Amino acid sequence: MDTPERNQIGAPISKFEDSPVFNYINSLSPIKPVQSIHITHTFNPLNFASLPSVFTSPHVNSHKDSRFLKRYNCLDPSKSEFSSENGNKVCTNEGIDTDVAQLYDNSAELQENFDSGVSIGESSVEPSTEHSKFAIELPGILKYDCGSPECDPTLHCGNEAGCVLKLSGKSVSLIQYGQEVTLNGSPEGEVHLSEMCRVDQKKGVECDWESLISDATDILIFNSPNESEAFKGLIQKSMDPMTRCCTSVVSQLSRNDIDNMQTMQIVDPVGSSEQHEINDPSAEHEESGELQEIDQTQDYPADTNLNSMSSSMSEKMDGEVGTCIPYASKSLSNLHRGVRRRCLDFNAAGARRKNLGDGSNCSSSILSPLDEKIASHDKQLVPIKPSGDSSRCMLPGIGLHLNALATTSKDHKNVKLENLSSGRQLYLPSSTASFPSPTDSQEPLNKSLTSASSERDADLPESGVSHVEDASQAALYLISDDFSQNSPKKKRRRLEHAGESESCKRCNCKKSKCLKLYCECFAAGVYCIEPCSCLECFNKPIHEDTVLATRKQIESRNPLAFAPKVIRNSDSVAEIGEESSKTPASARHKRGCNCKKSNCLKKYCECYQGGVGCSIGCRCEGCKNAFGRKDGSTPIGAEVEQEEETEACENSAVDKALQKSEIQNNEEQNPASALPRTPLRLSRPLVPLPFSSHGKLQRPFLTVGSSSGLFTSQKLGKPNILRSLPKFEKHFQTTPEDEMPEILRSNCSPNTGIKSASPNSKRVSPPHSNFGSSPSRRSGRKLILQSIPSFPSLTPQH
DNA sequence: GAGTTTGAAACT
DNA sequence: CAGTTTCAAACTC
Repeated sequence: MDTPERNQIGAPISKFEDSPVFNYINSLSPIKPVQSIHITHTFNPLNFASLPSVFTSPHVNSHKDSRFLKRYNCLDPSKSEFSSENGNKVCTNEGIDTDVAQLYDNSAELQENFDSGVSIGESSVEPSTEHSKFAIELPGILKYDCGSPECDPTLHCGNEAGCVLKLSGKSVSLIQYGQEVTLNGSPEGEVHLSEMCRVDQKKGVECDWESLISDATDILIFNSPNESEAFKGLIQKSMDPMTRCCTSVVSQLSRNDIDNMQTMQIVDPVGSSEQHEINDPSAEHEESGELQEIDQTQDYPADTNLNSMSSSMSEKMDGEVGTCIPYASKSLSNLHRGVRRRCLDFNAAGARRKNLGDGSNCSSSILSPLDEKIASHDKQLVPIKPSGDSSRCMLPGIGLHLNALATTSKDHKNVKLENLSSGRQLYLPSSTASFPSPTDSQEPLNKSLTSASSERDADLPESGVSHVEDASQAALYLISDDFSQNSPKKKRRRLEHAGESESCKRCNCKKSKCLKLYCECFAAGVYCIEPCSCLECFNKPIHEDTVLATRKQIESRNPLAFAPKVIRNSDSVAEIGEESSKTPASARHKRGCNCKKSNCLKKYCECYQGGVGCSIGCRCEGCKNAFGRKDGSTPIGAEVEQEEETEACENSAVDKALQKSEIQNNEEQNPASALPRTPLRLSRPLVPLPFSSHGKLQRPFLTVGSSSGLFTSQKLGKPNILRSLPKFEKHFQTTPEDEMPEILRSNCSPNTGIKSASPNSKRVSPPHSNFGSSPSRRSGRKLILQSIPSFPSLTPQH
């Protein structure tokens, strides 16, 4: 993992130590700073190097490896120890290597020390990959100074690439996996980035720790404006100087709408990009005034799929926790700062809020042994559908599961909104998103900010926001449901939806051992947890090796196997103008359905289940998909009709599904994997699982094969493809965290070329002109997505 | 909760 | 690539 290169990258620490801030911190923290050691940085040169490799080689493996390394580094015990021991760690960090998470931790520690009133658990401190994943790009394109120590600590915003933060000559960039970012509302993140850059410039000063930290903190902390606000409140409460600094910074950011930024991408000169996942501290429970928990990011092994990414996306909900655990949990476990959540349970969340403490929900997520310890402490609800979610954890679902993540991401987002409105703050996986998404994060888990291109940035922000909103809304629905609805059925439905979202999948496998795609958990890239009724389950952290091996095997067969199933079209620019009218649904199923008897009106239909209309790619018979028929006859109206028809609950479910689908789509978009669509999203969901998604959501997609394939295609043909296939591009961009990363990485290899389709020959649903999304709802998103396509630049994603 | 239906995933 | 089998979710009762 560690390569000499890494060290090279690392900037000298001495400056940091000398800085007044550093000294101050030292004085504050009981823990004495340990000298900077070569820290396995979140950003390893190696990783960067890997990226190029990715481009070069079509193999996902390479990509995976690189990714794995990155995460591994993040998780690297040495690091973790370091951080734990020394709050100042951040200061000492080698330039690029510095983890935002560490910074965050430091700040958190400080807060804890000074402000007893505010309890900030490590969990809270832990970076949530989904929400705030930052990738550092050191592309030559970028202005980025290679971090000479002397370099001014200013952020440089590359047009295409993103912004690079320089600290003491070191550039610390937080960049989400492109996928993840996209899933989670990357758009916002991008915007924030730009703003952040501005802020830094204003400061224009030598990079100070404070500024750096504050910036990092902000970035980490805030996925959404809401979050930022919550965070502010927390900070304000604390008397700690550090906090103050952060607060000031935050205020600035907020003014600039920077709060939304979730991720920053840094492009490394080499062209390789790495991603850091950071758990955002949740500002939840403003009421209590406590920072409850920070969702942990999901790290997927290189192998992890977008879905897993999205699923991995962690989100915060009122301090409650439904957790989704990505397969990468082991590596993450090392970090253990945050608790991973296998899934988000909205119900659980609601229960917790209610203080009911239902265990039924995903609350008991499977955690890696290490994580489990923490898990008890905080459980997050990770709505992963989605993958979509996702939000992702993505919600951006992101993913995660990428598929699931993608959907979840939306939900998560929604939750946030509700919380905010209610005064509570929920952290949803930007999933992606989920995304999880999840982002999921989600969803979500989760949109990929990967694209460094300015276009993307511009677009993404919007899209990201929209996602966030959607997710938040969904979450709100969920929550409200919890409160308002008591009937078991409704709960069940809610749970189901949430589960669909990715993060909280529950399976009932009897023969597959949860090692086949039959298993929703496995397919979503999450471990099975208590709520699962599976028998002889091997989809557990204990069997991680087996799980990973199986995943690889499946991916080898079908690179897109773990990619989000639903990809959103609406985004594509072209779509808006052209296709929107044509295609009923905003998103489309990756492969299309093959329904014979259900008329695509039941959840047997994956398209319907994903809340998307059928497309040309579908082989269904007698399609009556309410979200859009294969022939395109029932576009927008269909959705509305369904919603109206369905019961309130169902309606909410449908909306959720739609949102999820949207999220997923976003996540997926990034994933490029599905070219057609292609999570998480990772991602779906990093980026949420996991963009992600993303990925469920779908996070950041780790699936090497799939993602790579899709991805590659994009890369190769990015410009062309984008134009020709706007939808796909969008998907890629927005892909859940999980998906995006993997895809990007894997795909990055130019060689891969455009793989269009799924290896399996399954249709990866290429974007059909028909796909046009329903205009009414998604227009905004579409716009955002459109921008995404442009950004397919090599950098972030690949 | 048990049984049926359905279509994706897996297999040949 | 097509056909068949396996599987588990979705659905029904």
